[in-house]
Amino acid sequence: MVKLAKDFYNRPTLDVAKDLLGKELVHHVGGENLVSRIVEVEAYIGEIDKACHAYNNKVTNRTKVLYAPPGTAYVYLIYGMYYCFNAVTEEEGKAAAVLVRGVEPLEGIEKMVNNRYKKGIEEISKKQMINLSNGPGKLCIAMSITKANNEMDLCGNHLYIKEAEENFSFDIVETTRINIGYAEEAIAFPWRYYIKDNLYVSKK
DNA sequence: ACATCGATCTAC
DNA sequence: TAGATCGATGTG
Repeated sequence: MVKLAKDFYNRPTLDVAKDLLGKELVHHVGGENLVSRIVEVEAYIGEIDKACHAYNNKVTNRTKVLYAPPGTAYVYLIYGMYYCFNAVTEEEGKAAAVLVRGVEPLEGIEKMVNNRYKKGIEEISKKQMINLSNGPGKLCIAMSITKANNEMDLCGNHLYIKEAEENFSFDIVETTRINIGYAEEAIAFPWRYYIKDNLYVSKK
């Protein structure tokens, strides 16, 4: 098992975003590992990006974690109901992060299904299996990621990202980000990346 | 204090 | 396609 170290996150955010595709997100919770493959991400860079919560070097209670050392978790509440999970990137003091928007379940699937549907794996449809984690809010429910994980060190033992156990190749699609209609010129930035043809991508 | 608004999801 | 739902944020 090769856990991603601080160096991995301490690089240009667009590179980190692309390189996170195919990596495995692990949450050790309740005595078991929930593991999923990252298949869709978006980059947010405070300095130049009106879609970033820390645009214009804004520092608030919510955004201060974006300035934390690389490899820190940024989890925030969206629409009053859902959490979104990000990995903080670049050197400490520079506000940037990668939002994980879609993951493919690998281990602890029974638990993830229960987290989402309060049902067993045999009781759900094929469609529900895909809806398990093909979106930023959905994957947080499946993986039991909440505000309690905010500011957590992703180089620790509880919540982390590791290299894929088996190498496989894939094509990366690069496109614009979702639901940032307020962000003016940043709407056009092609900072969304996903694994081509993967079922757990939130939207084509 | 108070009004506004989401890096979303589900159900109608 | 509309509605849920509420913390974070900005304004007065």
